[in-house]
Amino acid sequence: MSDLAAALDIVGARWALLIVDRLLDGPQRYGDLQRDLGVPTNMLATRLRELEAAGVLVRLPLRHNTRAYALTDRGLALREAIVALGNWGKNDAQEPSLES
Amino acid sequence: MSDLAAALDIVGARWALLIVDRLLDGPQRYGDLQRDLGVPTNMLATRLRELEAAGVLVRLPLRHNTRAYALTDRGLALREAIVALGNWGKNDAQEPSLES
DNA sequence: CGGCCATGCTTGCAAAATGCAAGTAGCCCG
DNA sequence: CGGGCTACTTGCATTTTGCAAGCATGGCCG
Repeated sequence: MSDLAAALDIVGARWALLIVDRLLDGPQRYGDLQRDLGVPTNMLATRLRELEAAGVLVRLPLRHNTRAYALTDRGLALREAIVALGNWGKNDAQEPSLES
Repeated sequence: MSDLAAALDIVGARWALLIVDRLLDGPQRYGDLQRDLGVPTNMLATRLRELEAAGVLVRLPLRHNTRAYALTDRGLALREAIVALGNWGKNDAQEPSLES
């Protein structure tokens, strides 16, 4: 299995990179992630569990029934890849011209 | 929609980045991609169609009933992001220790 | 010129992932 | 003790993915 395939095994699932991207701005709470990203709540819960298990992020307990999700060093190391992908997406991606 | 989301809309689907990665080594034929990546043939056909429509790659007719798939400039521009993700995946990704 | 093979797909259907909506659980505040 | 806030879980429909088998086209070999 290539390194790329190994990476995609962890952060290749839908929403995973978007969640990490959001956390690059600092720890966020569940509801914030949900509202900012528009991700379905069950998917968010599943991804957070997977990313925590993969050592990408950790849960920080806050007051009573709230907690924050924060990137680990390994999660922060994704910044370079996320920035590169974001820059790529910034350029208009258009289909070829329709001329004959 | 963020730039990252736009990028993932194009290359976020399963196998897409692996296909592009393989094509970074130069144009490849359908059967080569299929055997090298182990991707199901219907998925490969679907992804190649999508990536062609997105302007990431083009079809080059070869002898009789064979053709090659080659990256466009836009496809080649993914190299940086793919390398970054690959480097990230290279480091052992382990779950947290089981100690209490 | 006719059968046969290689190559590049398409198709039918099962399994898994994703999404929507509603419900559950713990805690604090009044 | 009731209501609201937060973080989820659950049930089920929809979409995506995967497997296996089949189809199409062009060249080659007899």
